[in-house]
Amino acid sequence: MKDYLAGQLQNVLAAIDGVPADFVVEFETPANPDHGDLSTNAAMQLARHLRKAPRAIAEDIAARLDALPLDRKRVTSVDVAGAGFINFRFATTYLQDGLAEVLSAGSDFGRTADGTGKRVLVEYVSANPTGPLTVGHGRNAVLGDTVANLLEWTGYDVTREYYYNDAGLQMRILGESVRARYRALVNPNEPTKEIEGPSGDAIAVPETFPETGYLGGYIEEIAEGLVEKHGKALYDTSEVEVFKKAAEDAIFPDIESTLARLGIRMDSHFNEHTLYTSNAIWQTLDRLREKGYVYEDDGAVWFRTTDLGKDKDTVLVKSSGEPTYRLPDIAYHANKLDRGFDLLIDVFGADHIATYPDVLNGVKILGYDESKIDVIIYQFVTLVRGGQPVKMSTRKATYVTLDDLMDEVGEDVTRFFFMMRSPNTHLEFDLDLAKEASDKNPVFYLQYAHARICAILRKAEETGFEFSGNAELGLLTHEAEEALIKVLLAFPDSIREACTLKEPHKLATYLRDVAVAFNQFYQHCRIIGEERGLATARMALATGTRTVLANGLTVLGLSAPERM
RNA sequence: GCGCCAGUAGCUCAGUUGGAUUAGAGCAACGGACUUCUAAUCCGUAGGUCGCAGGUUCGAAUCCUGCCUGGCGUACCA
Repeated sequence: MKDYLAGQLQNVLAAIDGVPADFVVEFETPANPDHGDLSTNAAMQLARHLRKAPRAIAEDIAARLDALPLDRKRVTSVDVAGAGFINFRFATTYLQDGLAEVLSAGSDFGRTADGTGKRVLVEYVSANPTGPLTVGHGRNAVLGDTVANLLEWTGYDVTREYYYNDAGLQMRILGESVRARYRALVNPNEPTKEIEGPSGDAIAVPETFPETGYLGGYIEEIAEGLVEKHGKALYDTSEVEVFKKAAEDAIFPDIESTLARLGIRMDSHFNEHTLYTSNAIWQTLDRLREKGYVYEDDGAVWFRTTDLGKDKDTVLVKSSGEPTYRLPDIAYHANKLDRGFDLLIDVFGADHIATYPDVLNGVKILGYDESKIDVIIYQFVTLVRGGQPVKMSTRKATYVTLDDLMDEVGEDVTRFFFMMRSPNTHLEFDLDLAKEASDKNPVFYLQYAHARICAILRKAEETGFEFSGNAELGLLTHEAEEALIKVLLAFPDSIREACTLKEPHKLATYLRDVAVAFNQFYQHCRIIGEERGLATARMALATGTRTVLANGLTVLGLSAPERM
């Protein structure tokens, strides 16, 4: 509809002197339904160029549109209102045709072709295997996965990638933590020492335990596994590798199964380590050096980020010879672009806000188009229990794992809560609210509407009404029926908007509107008991609503239950 | 100090990228609606100086400037 009206408006505007050639007509759906179904402020935008009152321009345009004339099967009225808005009202035949399209498209309704032929890589989760996924990772995982879904629905060829590093400092500390626990297990007389515990208190650990070691119970479980397998044979092993490997082998499958519970499956895993074995890291550094952005000082290698608008230069390689994570990050993004993706999406927590520009600058200097990289930054999650925030740290084991959370509130609720808010606001995850399987919990509202429609259709069929696909949709003239159809027809645009903005919560908000419109319709319009034609038409409308809800829930990664 | 995000009803948040005499939902509060397809629903009442102060224009919760408050960052940690 927008396309049709935009075309007609362009025709009209072309005949008016003084309209800039590159003028783009914008439409919006008025908040107040009295103002029509679609509206444009073109006249106001043009007032400056034409040096005329917006209202007069609007009158002129409206008259010319009427004279075309517009297709009465699509648009029933064109009005000028307010300061110069031009409002359009859809014809009922247009709505009926639209509903027919919803029904014929079925489980594909909502898909668009915007991204056809383009490959996009979405990188998310990317937690190093140092422990189970926590609530903190949950928002990242769900945001990334939902954006990936949105991209698929808008036609992109999507690859989901998990980037991790099993070679760095944290993994070494992890391995040392396991070794210390192992030594204590096989030697009852292993000496102990005290380090700072989760709440600042002193706790006893084996003497070889790292000062900043990992305190989670899973470390001991891994150590127990090593005892079963090797007995005491590893007691004097100074190499940390075997312990690290054991930890990784134990932790990664857990991470995968946690993600699987959330409905997340990665297409590929990228190990940072391969950037070292392929020498990509040092090649990247050389290329940056050739461009003149690298210098050495104090034994370290620096990235001249002050030339790029930052107030400090950045270390790329420490004086120990080890790169900081920035250098592999730049090499990794270059690698992704080398793989031929048209678009890269990164999902980062707010703590990366200051560092990702270095990566963008790095790939730009290397000669890549950094506008192909889109970074989603989300603010942190506060878990609230009993009105109190819960502080978390993986290392200190004062975390709530994603599995714990799902055990407590369920997978659908977990997923929904992580994406129901705008990524750039702090997310307050209220456990007490999430746990309630009641009307307080917004995810149930959507699922209930879907289950309710299924129940109605089941019942209607049992009662002898049949909906084969041929309904006389012209009978749907009730205000609540038309309002519902209008909402349904907005679904593809809603997906599109959520996708381009990378803000999945917009779709969640939209689906609530669908459920509201349906419940209002249902309040006024019955199906069973109505005359056969009308009942069949309403079954068609209910079916279309079920389609939109089911498709929407699918995009969000939620189940669409048939009974509740 | 500097950078980024946020500040909207008692609470949690939307607000269509500057639009329409009246800023919206949910929860919480109060009052209504089931002999009829799922009441996990619907309808109504009450609740606001859109953090504060200026500015930009036909028009500002939205853009600009300056303050205030909270979060995150500002590492040869990831």
